Amino acid sequence: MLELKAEAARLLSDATGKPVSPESLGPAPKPEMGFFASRVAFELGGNPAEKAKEVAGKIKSPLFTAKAIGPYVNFFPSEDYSKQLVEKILSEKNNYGKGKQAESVMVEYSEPNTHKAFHIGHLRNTALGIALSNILEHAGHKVIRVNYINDLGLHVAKTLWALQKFHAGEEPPENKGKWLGEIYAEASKKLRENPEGDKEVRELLQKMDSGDAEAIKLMNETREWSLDEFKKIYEELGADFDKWYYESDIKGETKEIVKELIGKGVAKVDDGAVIVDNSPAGVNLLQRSDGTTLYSTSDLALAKHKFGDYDPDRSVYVVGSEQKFHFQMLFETLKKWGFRQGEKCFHLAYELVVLKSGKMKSREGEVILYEDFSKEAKERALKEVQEKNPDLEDKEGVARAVGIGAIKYSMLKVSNTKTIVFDWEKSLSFEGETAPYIQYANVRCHSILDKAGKKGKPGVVGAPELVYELSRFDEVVAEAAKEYSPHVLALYAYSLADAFSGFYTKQQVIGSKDEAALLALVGAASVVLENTLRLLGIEAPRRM
RNA sequence: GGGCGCGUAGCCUAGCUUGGAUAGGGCAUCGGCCUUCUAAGCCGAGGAUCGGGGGUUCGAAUCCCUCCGCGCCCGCCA
Repeated sequence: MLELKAEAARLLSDATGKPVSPESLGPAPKPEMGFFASRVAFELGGNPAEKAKEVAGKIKSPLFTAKAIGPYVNFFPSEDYSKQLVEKILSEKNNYGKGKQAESVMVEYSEPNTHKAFHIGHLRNTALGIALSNILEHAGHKVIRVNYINDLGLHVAKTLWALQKFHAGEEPPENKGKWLGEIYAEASKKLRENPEGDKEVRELLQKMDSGDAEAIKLMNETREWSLDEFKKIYEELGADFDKWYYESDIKGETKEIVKELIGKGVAKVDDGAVIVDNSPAGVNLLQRSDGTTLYSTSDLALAKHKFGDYDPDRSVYVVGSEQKFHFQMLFETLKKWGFRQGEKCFHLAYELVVLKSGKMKSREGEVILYEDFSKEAKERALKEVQEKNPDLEDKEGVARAVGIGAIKYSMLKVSNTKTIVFDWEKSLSFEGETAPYIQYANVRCHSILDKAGKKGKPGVVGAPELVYELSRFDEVVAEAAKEYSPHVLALYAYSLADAFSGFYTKQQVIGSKDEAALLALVGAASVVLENTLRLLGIEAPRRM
């Protein structure tokens, strides 16, 4: 589609003498009215309908024909477009729709804290990060995926305090990471009820800071529990990282960085604390008046490492929107510090996942844990699979694909500026605008292809809605990458599946007179459905 | 006080960057469709003061102003 639009924009510019951009070409109300349309006739003065006719008359291209419909100039792909498109899809397969962007882009995402619960908020983050990375890659970029783990600080001390005080000698349950999250909530509760514990927590924190052997040993051991849990979750979610950064590895450098920034005149001492004055936007606090550094300082150290290790052209941070101010300050400071990437940092800010009762609070234990959510999703999916397809092999595997797909998609389909109010039933629905609907469309493709038992041959076919959706995949990927908006691709996946479902019910493939061409079309549909799901990080089972 | 985001049918949501074709979807409700490739599906019906008001424009969900409601943020939390 990008190719068609580029050509159309060029010809429209020539025909009207006005610059017409490919982006200005919007969709027609339906594919039967053309694959896209220009509104340029409105800008030419005089009667738009007559102008549209005039302009359309001047457009000649082997790729499409232009036709005025009212004041619009609509573009209809050439007679054999469907054949060429299907050929292209079938030959390019996984690479179909691949873009020509060529920067290296670092994407930092997920970022859970050790010793705390991994909840559905982290799921939104992780699902976004996976999809965004894949989309950027398909747009042509080289993508470096990194995770940053906060394994230091007060939350760790609190958890270890409660672990020693209330659970000494206990045999940890199987999921030790989850257990730590529960103990963290317990610690917070106990400390609220009984503030004297604060002193002991601070002592422990002090020990951890000063390198007390026993404290460090406990810290490291329990840290692994959380990391083991995260790794299991990442395996299930298909999250991949080229590099894991840990706060414990970089915290030691923060004081040096503060000194360096003061030396360079970027930071200054103010009220005993160290700040970077980013007026008028605000102030970036780097060091408390007691000499300790903050997480914002660690983020500077982290950036130095990331840029040093990979020298990316751009750096994307997938982090909740409540940290917008923090990232604005971080990016300003990085620029002043002299990193070329400072200009090319982007905070992909997404709104939170909240409960009907309000914000989730790890401290209160008021969270939906990823583990519980995913377990419920897989169980419901398994029940569904058993009901609908009792003879299916590997029901567990299919149930996992369907269940995990459903919960990821429920997070991916909404724009990141929207708060998600968590609802079990909605996020675990398998009907309508959901991952299973999309997966099911692909399963139907395979069902036809398997049954036919032979390869199709690309040919001219009807099915304008399906051909339209297949053709605009490249455009959608480019758009999603440009805007850092995975939901654009998620919604496209639904449109494509919807178009296929419509085709499927209307058009018998096997035994029809156009069988070969239709089989090829179905094969192409499956390729694009699978590409889309793959980029979203959702599995595409062949049967379900 | 300042800044950011959100407000579209009973519920959820797309569209807002770049103003234009009857404001798209989904859930729920009601009515149809399995002797042809999997009904996790398809077709149809009802349901929308696009938060309120004002403005710009031939034309506003979209741009500007203003007000209201909700959420988040604004140097010693992360």
